[in-house]
Amino acid sequence: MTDSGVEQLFADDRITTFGLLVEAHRRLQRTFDKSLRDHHDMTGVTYEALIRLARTEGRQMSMSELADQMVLTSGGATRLVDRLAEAGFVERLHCPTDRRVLWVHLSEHGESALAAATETHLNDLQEHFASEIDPDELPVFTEVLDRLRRGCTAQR
Amino acid sequence: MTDSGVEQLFADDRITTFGLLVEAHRRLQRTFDKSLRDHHDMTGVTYEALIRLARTEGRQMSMSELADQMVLTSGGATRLVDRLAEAGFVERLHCPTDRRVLWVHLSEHGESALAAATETHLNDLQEHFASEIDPDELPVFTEVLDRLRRGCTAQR
DNA sequence: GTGGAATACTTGACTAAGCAGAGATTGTAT
DNA sequence: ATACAATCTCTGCTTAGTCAAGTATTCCAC
Repeated sequence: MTDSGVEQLFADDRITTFGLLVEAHRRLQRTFDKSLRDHHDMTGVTYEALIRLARTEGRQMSMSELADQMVLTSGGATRLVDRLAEAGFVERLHCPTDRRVLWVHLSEHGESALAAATETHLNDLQEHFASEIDPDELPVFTEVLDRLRRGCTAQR
Repeated sequence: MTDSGVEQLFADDRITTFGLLVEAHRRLQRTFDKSLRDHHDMTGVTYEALIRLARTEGRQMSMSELADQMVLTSGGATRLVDRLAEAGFVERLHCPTDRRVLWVHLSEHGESALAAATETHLNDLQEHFASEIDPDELPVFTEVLDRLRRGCTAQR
């Protein structure tokens, strides 16, 4: 391959666009993480786990469902839930109909911690995220992300 | 706060949309990571560092510039470059005009490894990323991401 | 030109998460 | 009924990255 060949290869727009996605996500996550740590002694990942539980019917889901939603391995989920349980945010409950399964259930304490953190987080989201997106851009932005998400979920 | 109050708080669309961004990024990164590992013994982070160097004038930048672009702490950058240098992908060069500064310079070996990995990565990008985005959606998608990225870069 | 602040990089100690393999349980085909 | 495969969770080991502190160098105000 010639020199200009590699140049062109490296200059591909698809790489650039994906780079934007990566960088935007990392910077936002870093900003939100710092805020949640400073004000609520909670990481962004903890926050995400809690809100996913809070939004689920019965405020609970299995370990593997949590792992899937959070894009973690089963081992990663085990350790995340260890920390959540240690902090008193969740309890592990045995599933009565399948003894392999553990339900991760959001506790009262977890819910109130989440509510407090959400006040902060919504301010951050407004300031650094929502305010940067025009209302007429939002549908496209959301749909593309959802399509990307589902595309990768399928081929698992 | 009433029960329906927390419900509404937790249901906020801004949380949902940001969740899409997070999940899309994680799933794509996981997919690309696996592919790069399997075929090129290289992580997604390694790939990203190399392509950023390849796209830079002189194929080199300082440690702190790399840290900034990759959204790493200085310590994280030190360790990343340790691994890159270990693999022979880059060399650390002393800056002649400022002795605090080290240039991270893409080696020949790094460039050819990058070229090989890029062939794979572009296929993955096409399959899981680019093909999910309509041409007429692309400008909005790109602009929003870039605005988000710059918004968080500013307030540092 | 000197002293103090700022910048650039590294290091030690720690946290988070992946991988691969193991144990327990359930589903399925015969 | 039994065996084999699949599923669910956990564990030991390893890698990647953070944080805070330390050293070296440069910048700046006087």
